[in-house]
Amino acid sequence: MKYDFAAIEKKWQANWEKTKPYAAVTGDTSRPKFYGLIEFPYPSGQGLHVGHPRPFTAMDIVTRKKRMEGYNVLFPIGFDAFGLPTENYAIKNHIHPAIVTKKNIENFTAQLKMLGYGFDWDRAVDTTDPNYYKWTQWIFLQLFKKGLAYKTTMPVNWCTSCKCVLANEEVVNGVCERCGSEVVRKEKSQWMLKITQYAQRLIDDLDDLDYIERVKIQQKNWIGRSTGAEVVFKTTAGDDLTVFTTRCDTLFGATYMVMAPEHAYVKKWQDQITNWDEVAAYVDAAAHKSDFERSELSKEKTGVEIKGIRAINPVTGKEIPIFISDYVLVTYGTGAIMAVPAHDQRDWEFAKAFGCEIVEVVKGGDIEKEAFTLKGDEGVMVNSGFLNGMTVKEAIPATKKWLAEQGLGREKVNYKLRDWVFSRQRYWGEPIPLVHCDKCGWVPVPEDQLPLVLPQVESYEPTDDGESPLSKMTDWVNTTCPCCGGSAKRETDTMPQWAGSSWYFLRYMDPHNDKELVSKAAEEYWGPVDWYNGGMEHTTLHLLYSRFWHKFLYDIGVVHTPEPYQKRTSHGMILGEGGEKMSKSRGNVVNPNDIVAQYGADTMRLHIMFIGDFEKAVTWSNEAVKGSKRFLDRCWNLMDNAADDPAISAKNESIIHKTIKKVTADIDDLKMNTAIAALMAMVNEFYANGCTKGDLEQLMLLLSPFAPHMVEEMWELTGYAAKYGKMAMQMPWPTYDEAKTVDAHAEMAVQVNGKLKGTVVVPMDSDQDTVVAAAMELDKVRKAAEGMQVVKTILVKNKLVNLIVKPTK
RNA sequence: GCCGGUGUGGUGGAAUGGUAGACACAGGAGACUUAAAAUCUCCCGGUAGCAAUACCGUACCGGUUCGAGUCCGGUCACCGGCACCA
Repeated sequence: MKYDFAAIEKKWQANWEKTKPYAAVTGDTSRPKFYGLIEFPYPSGQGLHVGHPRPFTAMDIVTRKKRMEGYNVLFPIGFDAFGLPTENYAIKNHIHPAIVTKKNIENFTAQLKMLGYGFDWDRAVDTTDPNYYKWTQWIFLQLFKKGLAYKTTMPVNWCTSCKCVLANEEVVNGVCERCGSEVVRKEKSQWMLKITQYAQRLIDDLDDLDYIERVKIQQKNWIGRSTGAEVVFKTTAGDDLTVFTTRCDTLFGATYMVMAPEHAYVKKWQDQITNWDEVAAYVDAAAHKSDFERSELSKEKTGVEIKGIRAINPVTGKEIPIFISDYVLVTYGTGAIMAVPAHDQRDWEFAKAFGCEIVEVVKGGDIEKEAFTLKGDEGVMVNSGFLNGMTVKEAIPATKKWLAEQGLGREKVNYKLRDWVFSRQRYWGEPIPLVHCDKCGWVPVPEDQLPLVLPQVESYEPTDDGESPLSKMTDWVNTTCPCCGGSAKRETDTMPQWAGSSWYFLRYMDPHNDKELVSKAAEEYWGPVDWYNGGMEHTTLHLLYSRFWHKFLYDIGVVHTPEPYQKRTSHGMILGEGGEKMSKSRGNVVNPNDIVAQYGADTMRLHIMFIGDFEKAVTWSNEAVKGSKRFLDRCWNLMDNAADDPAISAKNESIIHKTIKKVTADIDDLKMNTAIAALMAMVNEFYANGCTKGDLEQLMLLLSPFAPHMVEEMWELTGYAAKYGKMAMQMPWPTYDEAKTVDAHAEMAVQVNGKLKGTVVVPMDSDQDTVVAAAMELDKVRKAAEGMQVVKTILVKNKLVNLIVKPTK
């Protein structure tokens, strides 16, 4: 009988649709729970990309195995459907984004079902569903009420094409991450979320999590904690100028100061600055540059000295000049620095350009050539008064102590992380549920009025002044203040796409609850997510944002753990033929539909797992898919040849137990490629040795998570479905007997002086004498040892013997 | 520049410090077939050799070790992330 994958897959998908074997049971305490999560897709118009099935299939395999191991598994799916591509498509084609979204979700759903994933479809969520975003809005209101959401005017990244404010994270190399257009700076009033208040906890709590190391490192780098000191400099203007430095030991070398052009003192000191015109011109020029232009490293340092005002170095007592320059960022530290040109390369370059004094305070470099930036403890302090002779390592605390005693500074920790720009001037997002009243200020929409539904508009285009399309809907905008009843206006900005995805994993636990975001019982049962797999591209954005929201929900008692995800793994990208990123323009995009049509979903699943190391990027090859199909055919064809014996055959017992062990361990490590290789090797043995139905039973169980459709059909055809009254996927996961994974004999390598001379087969656990005796039987060994004496023998049990020989004297 | 990662046959890739190249793809030979496809069996890193065999071989240079793809030091190349963060 031929393996008719199309008919088989159709049959079993219909069966699962009806019998719901993947339904998670909230509150079942008879079994341990397991919550496996994949990043829910953005339902784009292009449909599923070949990149999607990689993480989905891997987690599907993990959760299928967990079910067979007796876990109550939650493996949900949903759609992260707000966002720009849909909105842009809607604008272009004059279709409402909700209709586009509905169509795309239907398409994605069909494709995901086609691949046979064991999702609990009854729990599917859609971030654009008012019943869902009601709770996104609710969380925002709680943040607002706790003072973690605030509105501020700030220079923002402005995409000239999308006409939209972008988060720092959405700007890549100075252009918009989505559309590639130029990003410039623009002053705008924005809603912000105080993620910085959680910076330290976001670092500290990583310690107890089972995240792959590179994710932890990348998150820590992104948060960018650095320890240093704030130092107060007196100025002739009367105001103290405070700076942040990690190198307070170099204070004696601070020969000038620099403020960011946006520093508040620039304006404040206007009357005392004698070259105001020059200063104002520089400030104005800086304001118009995009962040990208400002941060181009290759460019020369620019700046202007603020004449008429000087600062006083607190340790030397010397008056030093103050400059403004755009190499100092207003958003980090205090927006001003003390410049130590001898020991900071940027300061050195600036000092060379502006003729500032360069004073060496740490011995060891050649400050004529470049700054000596050593941070270790070898450097010795010079020209530094009471610090002279100390190492850098000693000088830092000594300086801090001195500053504290003098009241001129204190230890300080700074983070690179900035607050999260939370508003978007777009239509297709969650409305921000706030109302502005002239009397009461910003007032939350009462919670019983949530969801604040996104109104229908005529046009989705942002207005020319960059306001949201909602701002044109005066009927909607004009409302009454929930507080005083007076006239008021609604906030017209919407939330960024990151909002809905920051908490979706909680909604899966209790998706139809219309009273709460998630019930206490459901959250306590399912939380936290046991294993979350996703792309490295979400490490610093989505992952950090959702950890922040979860910590906040923990603080207000909505969830019972401080962290949302216990374990995080990450998959590599799938590259097109030729090793290039898949893209429409390159024409190397692979559509999973085509592969499924030609080879079937089980082959697609198997192949995408077999293709290479899950964590690394791999190149897709249409040619190689055949190998995976061939393997499934070989498994299928075993049904014709298997001896009608329900027992595991003696010939195959050892390989079966070894394979169970290997596949069990490999799935837990996401080493699907070697798990499949082991299954292939076992099937090759079955062909060589012949096999029984008992052997085949074990193969079917092991293969079930990888190729669920084919296995259920085989399970039925071989009579096991009738025998056990269960599908293969509902059977217990096979177990192995350690003793049976061990062979009676070992093939050992024989080396002479470390060179391989051959192999010998000896009984398992043979002692040295036995192995050496067997080794000496080999011609090549005898030849190599001729006229030699064995001075040392190294024996690695069951693996290798190495004879160290020397010429006999 | 900083942080992470990677470098192995024609190709994708395997190898707790212990037989490098498992498992596949492509290629070659054979069986079956009128034929092709499919299937089954065997071969398949390089050089020399009829062969047995010998030597070389995991980016490059060096080290540790009885033994290194694996550990250590240095170099080069590529990929990802961050980037004037004081």
